[in-house]
Amino acid sequence: MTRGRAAGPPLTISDIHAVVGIRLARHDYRYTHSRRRLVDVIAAAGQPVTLPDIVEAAPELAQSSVYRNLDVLERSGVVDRIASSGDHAHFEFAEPLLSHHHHLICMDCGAIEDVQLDDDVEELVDRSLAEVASRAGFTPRRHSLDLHGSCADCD
Amino acid sequence: MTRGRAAGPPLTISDIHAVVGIRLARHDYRYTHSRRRLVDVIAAAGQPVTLPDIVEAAPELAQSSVYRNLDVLERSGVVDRIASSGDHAHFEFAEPLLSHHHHLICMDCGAIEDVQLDDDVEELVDRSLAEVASRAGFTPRRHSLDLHGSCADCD
DNA sequence: CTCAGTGCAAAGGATTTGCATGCCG
DNA sequence: CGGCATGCAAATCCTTTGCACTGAG
Repeated sequence: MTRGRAAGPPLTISDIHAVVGIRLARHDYRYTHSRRRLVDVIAAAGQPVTLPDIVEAAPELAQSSVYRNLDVLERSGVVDRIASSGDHAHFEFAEPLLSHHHHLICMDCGAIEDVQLDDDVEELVDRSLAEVASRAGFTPRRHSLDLHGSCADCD
Repeated sequence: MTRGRAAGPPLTISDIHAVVGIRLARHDYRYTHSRRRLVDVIAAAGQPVTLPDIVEAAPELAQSSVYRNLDVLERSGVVDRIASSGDHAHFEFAEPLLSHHHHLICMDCGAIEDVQLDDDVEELVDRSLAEVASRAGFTPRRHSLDLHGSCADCD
């Protein structure tokens, strides 16, 4: 399993638009104004965002179109949906737009923060998971490793 | 962070009821007939269950009461809710009623299977997570490590 | 021109809640 | 007895969808 984008200088917003454009085209989707705007908002946030976050940052975007375009972006491999129990789902760029990372999920306020682990930990986890997966006849696609607890604000 | 219940003989249904009773009492909840029945169903399943699974196995339980009681059991630390993107949430016993484990989540059919990892992997992961958590002022409660992919049936 | 994309409003579906009744302690 | 627990139905809330219109290629 790959480690996503190698650590290095963060992608510029132009880089991001370029990659997104390619991925959308590959799936026969157009890179429209609304979709660019949506990508801008996600990039500006720098952390996983919810739908309310997005429409607050860009009120000119219709809620239904945002949901539809998040779906398009997800199908195109541009964003990942992070399922949170209960309220709104969170969305963030998928690898390799974002390097491989994990989440600190606050059980009180629902905030989600990105964190990275050492490569040797990731490798060990991947090997371990690959082993149990093959034992179960399961084809691994990606793993998620989240820490649930209380964030600095809620503690 | 603890590893949950040490590996060993599985708890009997009586053990489970005893533990659940204690935990409910500790939170000033009663261990009623409906709640026992609900615990029986979860125990019998042996894998994470959804609300439809539960009411199918025990049609005499009212859907709303099952939701309410799952909430009570969750607050009491008896069950964990596993958020799956999209459809129904899955529920299973929390530690230490179930030993520490992780999930193989099928992205096609939504099925969730429990798996265990080697202790040395768990320890390394815990240490790593504890480190990034403290760096972020985050108080860890528990971690989840899930593998997303295609199960044997859907592949 | 043509078809994907958009906006609005309404539908869908999982989960929650109000309220009257039942049952545990 | 007194209050928590239950059942039914209606309400909520996030998300999806139908449909007519707009805009990109």
